[in-house]
Amino acid sequence: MGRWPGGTQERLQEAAIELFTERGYERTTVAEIATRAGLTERTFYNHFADKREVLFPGQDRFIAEIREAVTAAPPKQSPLDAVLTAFTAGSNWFDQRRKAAQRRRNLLDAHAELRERERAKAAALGEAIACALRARGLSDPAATLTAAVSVAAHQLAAARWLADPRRGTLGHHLRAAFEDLHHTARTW
Amino acid sequence: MGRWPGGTQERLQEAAIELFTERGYERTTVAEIATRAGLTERTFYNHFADKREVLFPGQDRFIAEIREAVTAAPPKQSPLDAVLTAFTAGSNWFDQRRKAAQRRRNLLDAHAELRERERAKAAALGEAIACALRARGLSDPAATLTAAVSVAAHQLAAARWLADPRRGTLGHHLRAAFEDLHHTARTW
DNA sequence: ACGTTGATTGCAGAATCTGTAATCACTACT
DNA sequence: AGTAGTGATTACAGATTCTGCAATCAACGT
Repeated sequence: MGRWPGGTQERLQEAAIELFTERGYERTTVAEIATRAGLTERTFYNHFADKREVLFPGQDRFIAEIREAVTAAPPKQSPLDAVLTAFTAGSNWFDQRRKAAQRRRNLLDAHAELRERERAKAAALGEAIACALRARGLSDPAATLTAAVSVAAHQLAAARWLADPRRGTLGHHLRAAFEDLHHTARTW
Repeated sequence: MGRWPGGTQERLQEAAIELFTERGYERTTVAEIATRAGLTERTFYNHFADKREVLFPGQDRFIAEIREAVTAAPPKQSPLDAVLTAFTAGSNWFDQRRKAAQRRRNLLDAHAELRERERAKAAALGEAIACALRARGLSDPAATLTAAVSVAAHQLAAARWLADPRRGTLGHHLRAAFEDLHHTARTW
């Protein structure tokens, strides 16, 4: 570890969220983010592949964890239940960061360029889930379709979780969304 | 119409596909595309919002047509059938462009940056379908979930259509994919 | 002939992102 | 203490993407 004050990535993320909120995403330069964090533009790119990535910290690790959790779920569970338990397993982490998640969502909603990245991440999550489901023995096209609806249900649950005035847990909304999914699927 | 040779966008697209295939997406500059098309870099940006968009011609119109077709489908049809008929309606257009679609797919598969844009387009299609389904009276979350699985089924059908050695029509693969969807949904 | 229209072009410039090498602060070893 | 090694940060140059603005060009109508 160097002598520089730790938490470099966190400071860059914090600075980025502040500036994006103040002036908007396009009107903020990477150099400005770095300066507010007490660093240089080049250092920013040492930590994030591009300007958008600063708003998706730990996303790749999250995807990897979901993949492993789906793979490791009890073999007796149905594919959909395996995904639900995988989602629910780490949902506390989000419950403790509701406010930060809300600010992040406002930024994503305000800038199409950021939503594009979010959608790419969602698609990557779907592919990872499909891969894990196949590892459980599920065959295509069931794996692909199940993964797709799972991601859709997750997004639905996340949206309701953020909009919920009663502050229900993400786990609660996940279970509700998957219940809705079962109900809707019966109409197909 | 100006005096310049027509088909400017088509020429730019053709040049872009050629160069992307020859040298790869990243190693091709917009200036090179424009030069091969007999135009200038600035003209490229008069026709396409950014470098990626050149590979997604008419995508916005396609989405708009699907939205209208879903909205206009017979009210007696189930939501899923409405989407299927909307997809099938214009599928001949793709059947006549199989080879071009194949080259395009190879490019998308080879470059993550392009897949990201494709995923954004798919998400936009899903939102448009969800909107159309709500206009048909379907309520959330059914509209959102149905739209998501529809897009997934469409992608599945498109993938099989391109991989099919027997050259079945896209319409055939669409019906098969939606049939798989019905089957899979029963296991949820 | 003349003005209008729409597409194309030239040019300047900001911003993103990369490659390369140097610098810095700390650690470990002698 | 002194010295080499390590990893993070920095400086700098440069290619590329994308935008704004004004000028040019070729048709078309009157």
